[in-house]
Amino acid sequence: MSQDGAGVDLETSLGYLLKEVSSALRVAMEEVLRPLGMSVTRYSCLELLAQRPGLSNSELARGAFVTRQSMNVLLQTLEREGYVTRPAEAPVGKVLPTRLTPRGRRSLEKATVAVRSVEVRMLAGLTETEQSTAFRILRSMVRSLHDGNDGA
Amino acid sequence: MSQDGAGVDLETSLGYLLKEVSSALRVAMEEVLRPLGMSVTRYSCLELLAQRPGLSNSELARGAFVTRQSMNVLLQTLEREGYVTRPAEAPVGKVLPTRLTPRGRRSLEKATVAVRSVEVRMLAGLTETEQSTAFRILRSMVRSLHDGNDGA
DNA sequence: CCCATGTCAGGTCCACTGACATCA
DNA sequence: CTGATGTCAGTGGACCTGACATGG
Repeated sequence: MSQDGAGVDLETSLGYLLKEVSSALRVAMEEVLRPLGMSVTRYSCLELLAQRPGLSNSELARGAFVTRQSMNVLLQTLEREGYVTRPAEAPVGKVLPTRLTPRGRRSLEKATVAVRSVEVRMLAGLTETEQSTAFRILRSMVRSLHDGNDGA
Repeated sequence: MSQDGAGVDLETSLGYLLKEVSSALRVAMEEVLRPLGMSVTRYSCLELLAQRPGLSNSELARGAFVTRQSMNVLLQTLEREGYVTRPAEAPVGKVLPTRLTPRGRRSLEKATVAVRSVEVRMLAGLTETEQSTAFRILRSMVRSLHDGNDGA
């Protein structure tokens, strides 16, 4: 596996490195969120609702990168525990706009502090310019990957 | 979200974008690997073994970013199905060096083609310079995240 | 009619935690 | 004794598939 057409060369593969980064980020996030009784997906859901109140189940699912079935289960838990509210009847169509309760907002605030500390740590050692560059490059990757998913 | 101290601003968060990229990458990888009866972790394991024959269970786990328990289950499956071999007795200590069988090698070859196509697609639209920059920045992120895990 | 949505159900896969024994 | 390892057992989260009703 040194002279033949061996595969991807993990040491220099951006895909492999990307997996490493996301693994490290996920571990770090779980580490700080666990003491708060929160998972990454749960946090993502609350954060989405804070920034865009009234999102529907399907919209939340897309925003948190899970299926709408998984998000539905999570929303039922959050609703039962009093972190979010949804109207009993859909004001229009079938979409049930979800909103944070004060309790959900308080819970989110603590989590946000924890998550922000992880992000700050991750970006330590990177200049503003580097961060902008990273943002642009990662956006390009997302676009390219999605183009192939359904387009081609 | 505009006047209060709301959290992370998902639209501009590198952490969120990172999750989006890794989600898209994972989906794209699974999409091309599924027809080959292979998962991402399974592929990672085989690729690691191809490049560094004789890795132990724990080393493979670290390389594939899963726990050694998860890797152990996977290795037992791969061994039962004839893709890898491990000595019945540890030549030294408890470490069981694992190696690909010819069958494992053949299986990996097909998967490598598929995975490479995904990577090529992901990097379409990026210059060599941008790819190098991305590599350096992502490496920095990994380092920073790990520093905090056990260091601080 | 077609498509997206909300919801429920069953089954499966995967990775994690916990625990224990072994060995350097 | 500490640390790393291999392994077994149980748990949980997220997935998929399928289904059905509702609404744009």
